[in-house]
Amino acid sequence: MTVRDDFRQEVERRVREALRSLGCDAAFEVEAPSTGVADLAVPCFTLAKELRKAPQAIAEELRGLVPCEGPICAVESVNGYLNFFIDQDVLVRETLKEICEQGGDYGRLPFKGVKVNVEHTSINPTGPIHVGRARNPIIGDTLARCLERCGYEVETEYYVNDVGKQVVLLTWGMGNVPAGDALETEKADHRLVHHYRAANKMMEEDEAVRDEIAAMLQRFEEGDEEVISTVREAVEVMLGGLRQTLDRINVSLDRYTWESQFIADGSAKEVVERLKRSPYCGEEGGAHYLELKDFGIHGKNTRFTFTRRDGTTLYTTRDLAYHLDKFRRADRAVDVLGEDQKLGSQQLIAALEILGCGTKPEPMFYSFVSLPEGKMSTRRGTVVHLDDLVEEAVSRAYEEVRKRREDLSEERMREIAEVVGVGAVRYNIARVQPEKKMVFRWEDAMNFDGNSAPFLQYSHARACSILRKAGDFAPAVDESLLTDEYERRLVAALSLFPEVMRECGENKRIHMLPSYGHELASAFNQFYAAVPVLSSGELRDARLTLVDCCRVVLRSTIETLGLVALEEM
RNA sequence: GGGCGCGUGGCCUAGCCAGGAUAUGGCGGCAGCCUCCUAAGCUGCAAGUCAGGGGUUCGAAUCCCCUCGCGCUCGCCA
Repeated sequence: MTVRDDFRQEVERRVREALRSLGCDAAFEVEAPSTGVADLAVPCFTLAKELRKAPQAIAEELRGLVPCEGPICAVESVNGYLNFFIDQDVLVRETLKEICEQGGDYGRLPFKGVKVNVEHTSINPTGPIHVGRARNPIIGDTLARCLERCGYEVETEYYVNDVGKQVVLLTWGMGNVPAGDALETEKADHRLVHHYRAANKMMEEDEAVRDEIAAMLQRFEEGDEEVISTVREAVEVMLGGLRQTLDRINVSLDRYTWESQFIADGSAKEVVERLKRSPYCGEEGGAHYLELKDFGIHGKNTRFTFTRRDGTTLYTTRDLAYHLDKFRRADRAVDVLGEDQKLGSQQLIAALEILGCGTKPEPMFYSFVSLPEGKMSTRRGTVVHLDDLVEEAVSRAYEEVRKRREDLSEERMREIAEVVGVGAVRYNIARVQPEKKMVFRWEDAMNFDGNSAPFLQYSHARACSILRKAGDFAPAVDESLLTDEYERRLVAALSLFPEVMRECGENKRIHMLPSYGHELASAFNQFYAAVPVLSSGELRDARLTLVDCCRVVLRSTIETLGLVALEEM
């Protein structure tokens, strides 16, 4: 329970009591005014009917009935609103005390004992990750970090597609097409995509190749172990390249689950058998489908086909087996998916219901990234690879560091540039709501000013710098020594952290975190510019304590975003 | 055509789920600030039909309906 929670409860209790004394039991809202005219407010308009009085009069009357006690230091009546102000001394004292005691655990919720599986990335292993798909690992990884801070036991997972025509084609290409202009030194994913593209082209142009691939696919479907393991090996190599990219942006998955597993262990077939017994099942020419028009699926085709004519399973059938498997391992399953998966996900959920699965996956969709000139297209070669974006961001960050820090060693400058460049890229993706479409622009993607990762990292480095110069000091929480308006505003920002964290994790709204980080860093930078710390005499220890608390919360914010909190930059 | 999502100053974006007071920030623009803890910073100014229309309500960026624009989707592909 934070000071702010306590304050809100107190406001609710006092208003309820005041209303009761007027013989009114009506419900009321407690809201945080957007304009900052108060810390909390109760609009009295809804009470007007019940009390048969003007809202203004009600607010006036309630004001006289609510005592200023505990965390409530003032109550005002303005335009039909009952405005409440939190006692600044209490806020400063309790917030800083909590941060000093809990350190990096400030804002962390107690362990819930609930397992959440977060499936993210799951990119088809046929080529390097491009910036459109990059939303997936960044959203997924950030969400996982938020959930973890909210007390969940989190496992992240990549569902590897090693089944089907695309990966067969890749495998065929690796065995039958020369690498062409691919360099041995290239990352595996960039090297292998040459084979994939060449194989694609050959298949389109050459009927013999088409037949060869069809035969290979046929053998795969029949469970030919040699083909299956060759494909798996090819995908492993590709995946190695993808993992390097993910590592670089500080994303690591706890688990990789292979799609072929659900064919091999018979669980996909079992799903087929169970679905065939469902009353929603139909058949056409040997292919089986579910009729899902009773499950909220609209459109001209409400059929969801789960076997081919020859009885083999389809992607979504395997995905069903996969989700049943996930629910054996976790209490909740979050799927981070591109918006093109919306219908598929809906069908999946309906089919799981038909299978009697009591828990539903929680899909989280993100919209696609386009280029100013239109859609990204592998075919037209207009994709921007995440590797290139990161490389470019890091090299720009390096120029920035070199410009201002001639004193640092080359190695240190490289380290800082890496962390700043990667951070900028992650931040600029994490800061926008997943469902909003993004247009990729280099200058936005690598933004280092204002609402950006470097802004947060810089504030953190500044705090560290002050603390470094201060040396040893006696930490002291003394609200009577922190009365400057910049100090108070900074503490107010710090006190918001727990509820922001809750919002990010519990409601899966991770884009609130960058926005909060900017608010906190901004409050710190304003404080930094206006309030001296090291030369502040008897206020020094109190201010150093505040700076240290700020350092702690900035760091938690930065790290929950999957970025690195630098001590200098 | 049906379904789903999005539309907020020149550009990007918060607020929408749980309607409430003068709509949040950033970029860019203009004008200032380093004899003081890192100027990747700070201060100020200009800039808005919250896509358009209707409805519900004491009150709508927020809820409902219609229209327009954009994206995704409607495979025995994955």
